[in-house]
Amino acid sequence: MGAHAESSTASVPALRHACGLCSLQEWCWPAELEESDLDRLHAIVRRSGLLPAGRHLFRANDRFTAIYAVRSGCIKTYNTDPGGHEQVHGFHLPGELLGFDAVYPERHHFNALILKAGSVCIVPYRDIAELSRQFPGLQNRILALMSHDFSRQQMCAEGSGATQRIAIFLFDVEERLRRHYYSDYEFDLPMSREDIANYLRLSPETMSRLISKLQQSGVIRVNRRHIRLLDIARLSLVAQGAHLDRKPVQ
Amino acid sequence: MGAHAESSTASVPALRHACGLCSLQEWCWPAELEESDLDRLHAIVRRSGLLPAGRHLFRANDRFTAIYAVRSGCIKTYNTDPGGHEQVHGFHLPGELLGFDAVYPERHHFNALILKAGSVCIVPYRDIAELSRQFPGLQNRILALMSHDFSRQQMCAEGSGATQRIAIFLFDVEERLRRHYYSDYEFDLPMSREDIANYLRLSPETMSRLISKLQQSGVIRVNRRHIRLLDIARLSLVAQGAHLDRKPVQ
DNA sequence: CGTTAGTTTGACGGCACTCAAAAGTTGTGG
DNA sequence: CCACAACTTTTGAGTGCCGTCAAACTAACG
Repeated sequence: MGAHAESSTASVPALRHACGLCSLQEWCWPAELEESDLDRLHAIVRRSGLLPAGRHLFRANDRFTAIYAVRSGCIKTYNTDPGGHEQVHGFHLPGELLGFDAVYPERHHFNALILKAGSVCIVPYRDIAELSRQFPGLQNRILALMSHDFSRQQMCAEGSGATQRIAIFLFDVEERLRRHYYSDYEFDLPMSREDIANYLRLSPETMSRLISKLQQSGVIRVNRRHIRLLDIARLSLVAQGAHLDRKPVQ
Repeated sequence: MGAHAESSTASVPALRHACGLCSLQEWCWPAELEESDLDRLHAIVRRSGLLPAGRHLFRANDRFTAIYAVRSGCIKTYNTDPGGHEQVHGFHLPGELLGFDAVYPERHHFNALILKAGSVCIVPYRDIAELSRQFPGLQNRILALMSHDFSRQQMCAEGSGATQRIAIFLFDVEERLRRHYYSDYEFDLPMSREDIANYLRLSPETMSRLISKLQQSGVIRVNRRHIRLLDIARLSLVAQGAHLDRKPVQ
């Protein structure tokens, strides 16, 4: 589990770029992976170039061929029901994976749209499946990652009230961004209000109203997409279902 | 359902009973599995005796050791938040698996309570993980099952209105029961109204009211837990978000 | 500077929750 | 078999949250 990437020989710089030096490495493929496993990983992982905002990484019903790891930027997954209404399924931030849901039936269930330009790692499924048979650590890791995704993605469902869901969402995004950008409870949302509202199953109007209310209560500070969590304790209470009182200081 | 031998210590023909003759076999471990894979599977799968209603199969935070396959009865998974409020996560019917969510971090996230007496197959995780390394078909199957579970479990979130969610739920349960009990759109719900309401994030009162309304509209017929779907077309519309008009025939 | 998309604010209405109580069902013991 | 208790389900009345409709306001971009 050491930081074997940082101090060893630089004689094969090209390979090291793939995963060894990757700032996300410890998150994507941490812990149990041996040095030898990582070398094999290098051979199958490919890096995309810069993907501009507005482009689709894949679309619903596309054939499933690879897992993607977000390196930078932000990707939203969504699909459109027969009635044409769009439903946002989730947001994928740097260090997070997407595509596992499509292992069965080998077709993607969602559209994946680049919200904020960035790049991804592409991990061909056949290769990683084959490789995982040879390296037990890797197999465990894949199962664990799937299981982890599985558990986390249903977060948006939690919370009975709109304000509570928003508070949970803010904490969630802060925590996920904190891993790669030092934040100190201050960060920029990579997605629009509309997308957040859709994800949380709220109308954009309600979303806007409640964000304003949170600010008026002195719990957060908002400027466009820039968020600052001011009163963690109180926001935490809200996230647990508490009601929001008036501003404590005037 | 299959009348299988209870003993797991019997000789070869008895072993075949474990999965080979199981009526659930094609659902649990279908398709790609070779005959030889199945033989190995026999060796590690264990069958529970009859589990009475009210008993827990496992509890939240229990160490994760095995996947369970429901053979008969019904199991609900739920957890209780700090405030003591119970949240139902899902219902597991014959032929369905549970436990995959706990692969990481090797602890169960939910309580699993037997709602209706029945039995399960117990598949030790270590063994199946080890075995899957030797049999690619089995590994694919496990990943596919996890992925499938992953996709289906978020059904309850779908649907914006209460009536819509109920309609979706009814279709879902009907479809899942149909696999093992010939139903013709008629079946018994294995869980209480309260559990359904909780699962769908409704109050029991709202649940009751809307079930009554569906019956008054002639879309379904209800007697306690016995449900009959009368007007599939109209219920299907409701499940897609349509509004419910008055009873068409008087 | 004009256009456009995104966000905010206001007014209003309906759906679903809460509180409350009746009706029905199940289980237990006399 | 009946009585009684405990629980589940149903029904009713009132309220509040959140969605819809509509309009003003604010960046962002050419």
